[in-house]
Formats: sequence, C-alpha cells, structure tokens
Amino acid sequence: MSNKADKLVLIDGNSIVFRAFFALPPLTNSSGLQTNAIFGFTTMLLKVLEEEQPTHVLVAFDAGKVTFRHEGYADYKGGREKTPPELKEQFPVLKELLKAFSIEQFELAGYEADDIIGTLSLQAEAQGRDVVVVSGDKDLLQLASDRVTVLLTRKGVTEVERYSPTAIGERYGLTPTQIIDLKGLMGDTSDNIPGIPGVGEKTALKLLHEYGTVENVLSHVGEIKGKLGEKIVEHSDSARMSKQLATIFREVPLAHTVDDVTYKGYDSATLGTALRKLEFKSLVERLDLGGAEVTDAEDVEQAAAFEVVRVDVEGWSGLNDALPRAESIYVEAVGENPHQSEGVGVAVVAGDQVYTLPYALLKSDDAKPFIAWLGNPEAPKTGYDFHRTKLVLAWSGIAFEGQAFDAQMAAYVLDPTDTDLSLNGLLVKMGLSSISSDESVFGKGAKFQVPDANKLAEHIAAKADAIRRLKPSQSEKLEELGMHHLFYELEQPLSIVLAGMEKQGVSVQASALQDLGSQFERRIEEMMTTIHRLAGFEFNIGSPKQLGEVLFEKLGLPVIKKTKTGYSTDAEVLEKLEPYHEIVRQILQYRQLTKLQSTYIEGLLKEIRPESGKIHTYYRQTIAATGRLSSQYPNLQNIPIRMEEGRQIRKAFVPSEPGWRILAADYSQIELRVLAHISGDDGLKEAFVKGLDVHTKTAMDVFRVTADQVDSNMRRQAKAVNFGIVYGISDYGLSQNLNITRREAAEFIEQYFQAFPGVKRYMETVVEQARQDGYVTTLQGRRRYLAEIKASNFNLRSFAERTAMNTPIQGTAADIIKLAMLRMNEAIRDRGLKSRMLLQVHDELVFEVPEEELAVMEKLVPDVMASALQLDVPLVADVSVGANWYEAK
DNA sequence: CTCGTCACG
DNA sequence: ACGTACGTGACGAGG
Repeated sequence: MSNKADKLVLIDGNSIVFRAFFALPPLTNSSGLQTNAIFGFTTMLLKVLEEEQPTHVLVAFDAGKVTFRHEGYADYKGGREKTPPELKEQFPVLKELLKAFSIEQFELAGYEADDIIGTLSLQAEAQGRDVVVVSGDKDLLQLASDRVTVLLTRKGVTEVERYSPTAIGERYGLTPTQIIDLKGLMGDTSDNIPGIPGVGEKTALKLLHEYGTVENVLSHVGEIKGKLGEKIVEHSDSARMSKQLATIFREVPLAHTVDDVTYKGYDSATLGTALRKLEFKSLVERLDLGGAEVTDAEDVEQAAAFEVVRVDVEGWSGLNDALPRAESIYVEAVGENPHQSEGVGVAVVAGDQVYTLPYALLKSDDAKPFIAWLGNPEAPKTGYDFHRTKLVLAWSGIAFEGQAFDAQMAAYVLDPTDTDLSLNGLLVKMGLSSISSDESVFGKGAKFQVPDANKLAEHIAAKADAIRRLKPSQSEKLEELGMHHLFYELEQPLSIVLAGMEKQGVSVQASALQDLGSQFERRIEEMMTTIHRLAGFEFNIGSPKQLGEVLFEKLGLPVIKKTKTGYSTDAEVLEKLEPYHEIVRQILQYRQLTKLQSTYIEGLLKEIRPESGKIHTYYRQTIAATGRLSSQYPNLQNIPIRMEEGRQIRKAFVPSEPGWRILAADYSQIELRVLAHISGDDGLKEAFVKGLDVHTKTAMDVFRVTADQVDSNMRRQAKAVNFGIVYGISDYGLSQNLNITRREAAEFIEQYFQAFPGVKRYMETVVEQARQDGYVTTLQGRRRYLAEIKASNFNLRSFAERTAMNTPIQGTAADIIKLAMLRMNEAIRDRGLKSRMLLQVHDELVFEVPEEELAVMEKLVPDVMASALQLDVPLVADVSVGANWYEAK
C-alpha cells in the first residue's frame, strides 16, 4: 500500500461556513435563499482540491448543542449569539452539495468538528500519510506536525495561510502543543473560555516563551511580580480549565476510518446540476460543467437571444440602420492603463442583433456615420465603464458623448465595497446567466492574448448583451434605494469631467526631477557607505530581512515588534531605536531618500510623455468604499508634502502654457465640518461658525483651559483626538498615535465626549443605525453595507463599528468635492475661461490658470467649493497661486 | 505574487 | 477581555 502518496484534506466545516457567511455580501438566489456561505465554502473547497490534489477528503461538522466540554464547564460557548437564520438555512443545502461533490461528511453527537479532525489526523499520520487541515480557527494549529499542515483562512475564505510546526514557531515562537497553553492563558471570547483576565496574546506569549506551559507558569508564579502575578494566582484554576477546554480530543469513537473518506473526484453532470440549482453560474463556467445539459429553460432562451453580426464581414449598413435602436454598447480595449490601452473591438446591441467590429475598422471612411453616432450627445448610450471607454476613444481622436447608463458605475454605487465589478461577476450576483470571463477568453499574465476575430466577436457581443440584461434590475434598484440623484447627477457626469482632466494631463518638468534626483543620489551613496561602515560589512539596506539581522543579531538592538516573517524594522520601530545606535538615524534617512528616489523621481520620470512633457493619471471612481477617488499610473494623490525634502518634488509640477500659473485650493477641515453638520453638536458647530481654530478649541475643552493657556503640545494632542474621532475613535488607536497609555487616551476621549455630547450621540446613533439597517449613508445618499456589524468576532465587529462612524464623514466629504468639481467644470465652460482643472487630492483641487484669469479664478474656485453643498456650518476653501505646485501652498 | 514599507488625505 | 486607528497606491525584496 502506498500510504506515502496519500494526502488527506480535513475541513472544519462550521468554521469555514461561519467565516464565509460574514465575509461575503448576502447573496441570494432567485428563490430568496441566502447562499453566500455556501458559495464561499465552495470556492474555498475548489481551491483546496485543486492545490492539494488530495486522495482523501472529509468535511467535519459540529453536532448538536451540547458536547463533552459542557460536562466540565456549563458555560462553554455561552454568551454566543445564536446562529442567524440566514446562516442556519444554508447548512442543509451545503450538505447536499457536498454529496454532489462525492465528499464525505462526518458529525458525531457530543463532539465538535475539531475533535473529529484531530482523531482522523492522528490516525492518518500514524499510518504515514500526509494531512492538510483547513479551518478558520487558530486552535487547530495544535494539530500541526511533520505530517500535518494546517491551512488557516485569512481575510475572506479563499486566502489561506499555511502552517507547519516551523511556521508556527516563526510566527508565535511556540510549538504546536503550546497553542493549547496559549489559549489556556489568554482564553477565547467566542467560545467563552475565560483564560486569565488581563492576559492577552502578548502577555501569554511572553509567559510561554519564559515558562513553556500553563502548568510551569503556575508553579513559577512566585517569580512573576506585580498585578500580573496576582491575577495568575487568582485565576490559576481558570487557566487549567481553559487549557483543558482548548485541548482537541483526539480519540473520538468514530465508526469510520481514514479509508472511508477516499476522494475520487466528482461526477460533472451531478455537480453541474447542483451548482446550477444554486445559481452558481460562475462556478459552472469555471469548472466547465455547462456543456452536459442545460436544465434551465430560461438560460437557453437568454443564451440564444442574439445573433452576432460582424460588420467586418457583413458591411456597415446593418449597423448604421440599427443605431437609432441601439440598446447597449461595449468597447473592448486591452491594457490596464486606459491612456495606453489598445482598442480591440466594439459591439452594439439592437434588438436580436449584436453588431461587432474590430476596433481598427473605426479608422475607415465607412465608419463615419458610426463615429458621428458615438460623438452625438443626443444619442443616449448604455454601456460599461464609460470613463475608460471615453479615454480609449479620445486617444484615437474619437469623441464619445451621450452617456446615459453605465452598468459598472451602477454596480459601484449599489455596493461600493464590491471588488469584482467584472460583467460576469455582476451577472452572477444579479442571478442572470453568466458569460465567459475575460480571463478564460484572453488568458492572463504572460499568456494574455487577443483571440481570433470570431472568438473575440462572440465575447464582446456577449458583453454588450450582458450590459443590456443588467440595466433593468440595476436601474430599478437605484430608484428603490433613492440613489437616482447620486448616480445620474453626480457619479456619471463626474466620470466625464475626470476623463477630461486626465486626457488634459499635467506638465511635469523632467529636468527638475532629474536635478533633484542627482542630489538624492549623492546623499544616498554617502549614507550607504556610512551605514555599511557602522555595520562593519556590506549588506542590502533595502532588504528588511538583512536589515533585521544587522540591527537585532549583529548589533544586538532590542526587538520592539515582529512581523509575520521576522523582525519589524518600520519607521515606528526605528524611531524607538534611535538612541541606541547612530546607524538607526542613518537608516531612517536612507529609507526616506530611497523612497523619494524610486517612487517619485524615477517613478514619475517614467510617466512623463516625451512628446508632451505631461503626466496623465487615471482617477478610479469605482474603487474606494467611502466614495473617494483613487489615482493610478501614476498615483498623483500621494505626492510628498509633509517633509521639506520630498515637498521639493512639487516644484516639477508646472503650468503647461508659458505665463500661466498653478492655482491650488483646499478645503479647510472639511471632515470636521461635515461631522459638525451631521452630528449637530452645538459646540463644534459654534467653533466653525465663529471661525475658531478647531484644534485649539478642542484643546480648550478637553484640557479645560483658556485659549491662551493652550500650548503647542496640547494643540497637537487635541488634533490627534480630532483625527481619532473622524476615524471612529478607540482608546487603543489614540494611545498608539500619541504614544501615551490607553488609560490616558481613554481619559482624553471621555473629556472630548463631555465637551461635545452631540458628537458622542452621533457615534452611538450611527452604529445603532448600522446594526438595524445593515448599512450607513452619506449626505448624498451614498450607501455602504457593513455585514460584519453583527459579527460575534470582536475584531470584525469593532472594525465595522469604526467604519460606520467614519464612512458617513469621509464619504460626505467625498460627495462635496465631487459636487464642487462638477460645478467648477460648468463654471469654466459657461464663462468661457481657458483655465483648466488638473488634479484632485481628496480635499484639494489644482488648476492651471492664464495670468488674465487669475483674479477671477482666485475668487471663483473657493466660492464654488464653499457653496458645493449647504451645511449647518460654513465650508471654507483656501486658495493659493504659484509658478508650480510647490509654490501654490 | 505577496509582504513590508511608506507616500498622501 | 478582546486589539485597531479611516481611506488609498507604488516600490523593492524575495519566494
């Protein structure tokens, strides 16, 4: 028997299902059954099957409510919120699906999935077989051995982290069995295992690194001083019991053995039917289970609902005649950066026909009627990613107007946290029949290739048809959720404004960057020599691994913080190490300069177009969950400003016309003003109405002093408190930021809330509202769903709560500047100004302005920004002008 | 291709 | 008791 080649995969069913349920949006199928946990579990399962190629597979479930653990400790898993019905209903369906996979599933009254997995893995490794355990629960790490590897899910369910005993040693400095001791000391809230109060992971690890086991900690408790020692003595029984509870029982009286869980693969027809029933069309597609049989009559109809007419084969007349009846359009282009993408094809849907043409055909004379239609603002278009489309066409010299409905933008507005806005992804989420993924048609990475004309025509036709099919439910949903205005009046028009700014570009002087770069270069080389001399040998300073070895092993500096893979050497750590060794300061400076050199000097130089001297960034409008923009290729929203050396980079950003100037205008304290408005707090509102310095005002109230008693340190701390409030305050976060104790931070927050009770009320209300509705909104009706607001996991829930507090603030600020951009665009156009809007940096707009328009613009820009949205407090924008972006400060 | 790091609001 | 500030994108290192 060849046990050596055997590989068992043992899956902790409950743990994965729970994870998937909270990690995924609440997808439902057309009959209303929520299927997100099943979907998440299945994607995880497919990934593991593919990557591990197991010979045996088992999914273990917890059975019933009471286990043997309750015999010794009645409160085991007490205080847990009961399983939500939307989750509960998914278990039986999942179990059916596993049958279709031909995968065994075990559960046994009185035992948990952990115990079943522990028992089987013990058997298997004794027989010399390899085992992979899959769970979301760290406890399972105790099973790791030479033969047993544990995969823990990280974010979501398909990302896993692989733990061998060595990996556990590196991560925690513990052996697998010590994981039990870890939990014995720190406990586990979700299982209601108490541990020792006041001992968290940090303290527990320290104790275990010193003493090895719970028992040994308890017998050496005399050596442990202070409160910690007292706590351990007081709760020693609890620690012993907790350790017992955390120990996986590996002798479950199972009726089956390893040989009963062999996995020989699934039957395609059976699995295909099961997945179709669940409407997991993307999975059917991915596994290529579609061919066998199409059970859903509707699918047949939809799939055959159009005829592809190739303009390159049939000629233009059909398309030209159909244009007045066009229902949707899709322009395919390859390349991530739309300023450098190559158009490959166009598809237009009209009735039962989809007309397709190779992009190159747009250059022919026969294309004129079609080009005119593309540029006709009176010909409304429904499409997908108009922003990209407009740019691609614009670089071909083709105007694109009449953008009526953008399915990608609609999907973003409907759920800004959705990271898969691919057409196929949207179809699946909407429960519509799916199309081929781009990856399956084009391949990816090095294998990326545009397919032959026929295949391409089929694919882009399917995409254009998909857009048509998506639109009705999307537009209905937009109305239903009151998002008509946000979508039609704000986001869609803005995409046009953005495309204009990007196409315009901003002039950047290569020579200025190069001069700065050679200065940096000299200093980098000097510093490198110094650092190598101080270390005593040459090494790669840019390698965190090598740097860690030098600092902490060769030079013996104290380890402040560790990362998953080794010593942390980030700026926060280095700042703490500065007093110990001269080398540290040099490293900090070296880091700063190499960052400037690689990201900003070299990075920006690469992006300057030699023919125009301009940089064209690409603002992404469908990425940020709060409604902000982001910027790529290159990112022009993180050009240095805080440090003088980096700030010099801004001198290279200049007007594109001789004699013009750069004008920059930024909102003053926009987030705090938004907070004042939505919280209605009288004190905060008054501060802004009176035009006070809000950080000084905060310092006065928090420290209970008069204005002239506020020193710079108090103001600095008050400013940090204000930031904290906007981020969704926590004492821990504030304490980290200010380098103070948590107690002190908590005191600041307490004082703040006393001074600004309206803000406190807002924070409580918004979290409560999120719990009730499952989402929060901005002033313009932008909505963000917070699935994890009810999670039992403290971390997930706390994160959701902070998000609930922060998103309406950050998101409303984003709404406001977007409105201002629309208004500025109109103002420039209506007044016939030559000035151009170039950049947006979250609370700042940058323009290039001819001399003769300076006076107008210096008044117009801040006026428009201030009046973009009427709040209960004034909005203020500060404006400044210079020869370059550096001087416009 | 992921991780650590660091630039911005 | 738990343990993180909110939102992004780009780079070099190292598998």
